[in-house]
Amino acid sequence: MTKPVTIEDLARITGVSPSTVSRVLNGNKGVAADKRALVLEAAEKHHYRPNAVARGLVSGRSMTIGVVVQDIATPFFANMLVGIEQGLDQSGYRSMFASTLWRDNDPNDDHEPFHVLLDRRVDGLIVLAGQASDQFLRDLAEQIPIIIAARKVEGLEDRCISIDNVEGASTITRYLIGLGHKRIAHITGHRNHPDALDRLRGYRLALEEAGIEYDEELVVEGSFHEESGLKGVEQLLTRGVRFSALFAGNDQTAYGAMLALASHNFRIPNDVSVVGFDDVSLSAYTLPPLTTIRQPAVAMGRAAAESMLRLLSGNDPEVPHFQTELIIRKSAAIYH
Amino acid sequence: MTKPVTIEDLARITGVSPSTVSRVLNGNKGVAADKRALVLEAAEKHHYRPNAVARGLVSGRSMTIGVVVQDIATPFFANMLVGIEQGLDQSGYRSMFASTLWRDNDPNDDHEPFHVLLDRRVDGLIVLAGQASDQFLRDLAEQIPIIIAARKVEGLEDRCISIDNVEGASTITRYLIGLGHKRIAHITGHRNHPDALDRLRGYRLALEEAGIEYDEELVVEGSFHEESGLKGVEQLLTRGVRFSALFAGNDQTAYGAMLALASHNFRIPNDVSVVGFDDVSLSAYTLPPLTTIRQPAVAMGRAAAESMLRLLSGNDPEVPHFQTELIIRKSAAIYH
DNA sequence: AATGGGCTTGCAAACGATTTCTTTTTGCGC
DNA sequence: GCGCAAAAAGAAATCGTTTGCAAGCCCATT
Repeated sequence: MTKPVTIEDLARITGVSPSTVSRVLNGNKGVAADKRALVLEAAEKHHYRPNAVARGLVSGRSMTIGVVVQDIATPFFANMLVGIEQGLDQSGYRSMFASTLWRDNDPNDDHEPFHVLLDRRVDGLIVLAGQASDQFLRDLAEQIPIIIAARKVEGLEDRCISIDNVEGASTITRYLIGLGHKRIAHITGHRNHPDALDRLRGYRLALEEAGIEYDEELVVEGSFHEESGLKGVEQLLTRGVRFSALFAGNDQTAYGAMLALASHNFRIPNDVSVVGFDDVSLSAYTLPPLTTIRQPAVAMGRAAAESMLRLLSGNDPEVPHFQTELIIRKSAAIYH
Repeated sequence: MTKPVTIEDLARITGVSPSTVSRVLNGNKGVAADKRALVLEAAEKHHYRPNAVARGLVSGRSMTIGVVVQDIATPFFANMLVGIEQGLDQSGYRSMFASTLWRDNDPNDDHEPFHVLLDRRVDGLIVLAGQASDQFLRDLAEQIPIIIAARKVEGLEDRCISIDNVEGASTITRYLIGLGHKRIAHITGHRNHPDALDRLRGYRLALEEAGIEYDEELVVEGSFHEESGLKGVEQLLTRGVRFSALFAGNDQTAYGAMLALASHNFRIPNDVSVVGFDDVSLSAYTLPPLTTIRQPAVAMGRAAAESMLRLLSGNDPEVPHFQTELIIRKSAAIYH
């Protein structure tokens, strides 16, 4: 493990002072051309790379922005991360992720990932959804530039990038109704998940508009994971309720639901229509391809990064507004 | 943006020297009980958090280990990342990811993510697959503790965590043969991707064992992505070759392939059997659920992290060996 | 009473950069 | 050839910690 070469080493080698080396390396003017060349050559030759830690200590900027995410393995979040990396590219900033680890036993303090990042003196924080309280996030915003994605926090509206979940849900429910469906089941996300709540609200809104009575027998609680779609359908089936269409809380839930439906010999979409929410990239490849609401994850991630950069350069974050879009594929059909 | 409280602040507040504060905070012995209590109380009261940057500079350890990954959004890699986070949990170490950004135009130097991490003085490096050259990785290993996952590097065998791709591929091909299939198509990964090469080798090996002649008309090049499975099948179909089974280079390729097959009215597995490789979590939820080879991504990620911790504490990394496992679901059936 | 050995504690030197302040050198006009 | 401003280069302070070293104190031993 060879020690990295320092600015001091370069100074010794070239016979100038560390200050001069630093000036050359930072492109500062006021250095004679010959010494500049000398230093540059030595740096090149010895593969000098500035120590970001030392640099960070004196400048107070780590050139890294922290990202708090609940679950990297969820396609939707993974795509947002990709977007963030894209948005940061070429900016000199880099992202560092910290996730809320689901060590189930341990009554884990869910501020831990924030502290990990804060301790490392990240220059800004991007928070993806998550279950930290609004108040906590507001307090955080006093200490450090913050952008929140896929979530809305009261009092921090100008820092939040999110879509309108009730609008998306009502749109897709309306689409189902337009196809002639009247008995539409819904598998939600967790009871107290804000997105889940909004989507349920959108579902009810569309029903109401169409004069269809809300039947709570048709809705079951899920968790936004595949297996909750599977269980949801089983539950619906054992309840014995009839339904011709199913609005799954998100795409993953829809996958599980489709599997359960198929294993009970329902054909999709002939016997029952299934729709999701998110438009994860895989949804174009399911059998049948899933009709869903697109939430532009990559673009949102990129926007979050760009807003952060603006914030860091002292400007207004100018968070853009994202629209959801109905993506019609093959999993929903006319009711007959 | 209030300035964080420093050790110096605590020293001033409590009336002791910074050294003493430091000693208390680090649990060093040789500090009088009363001062210890005093300092602790003040630290608590003012929410003191040590500056990891400063600490890193003097100690030479950043307590973060860098992870280089090509694409976070690939389910397989995402799961490995989850495993890494799990393995690092409670160790005090934290991971920082850097991915090779696919800015397509730019002739991007693919050592960039390594430098980003190295500059920030990570204490170790975990490399997930990737296209950096073996030689580059060997050189790197001289400078910094390194663990390589999902890849084999000559000369660094004791640092590599990977599965035997040829064994997995031959196992699943043998399974197909055992079901009576003789004309088995294969959609590979990129031409020069080592895993793709090994899987192709395993496929040919099983064929040879069974006395089935290798027919290059039956294999097309893919890219390990969904859409390459789709295109692969189209290609096979326009070639007009007959096949009763298809071994997709990985699960994602299989998804695309199944979609293409279905849209040409082939029933899976009745008309053609499809199998994949990886056993990504979604594969249990496709229609039909995918028969595949399991590569234990999360466990491998965790193992990588654990080996890294061992390495950092001066021990032998003891990289474990992982076995692939044939997961039989519903996408392959007996040939008739 | 003087010596010595534990304990505590503080001072000061790192760590590797950046940056302010000084000093030295250079160039130019007269 | 002198003086003076401007340019170039070096010295030193700084960022927030950790840590080796020395100093101080108290008490016991002889």
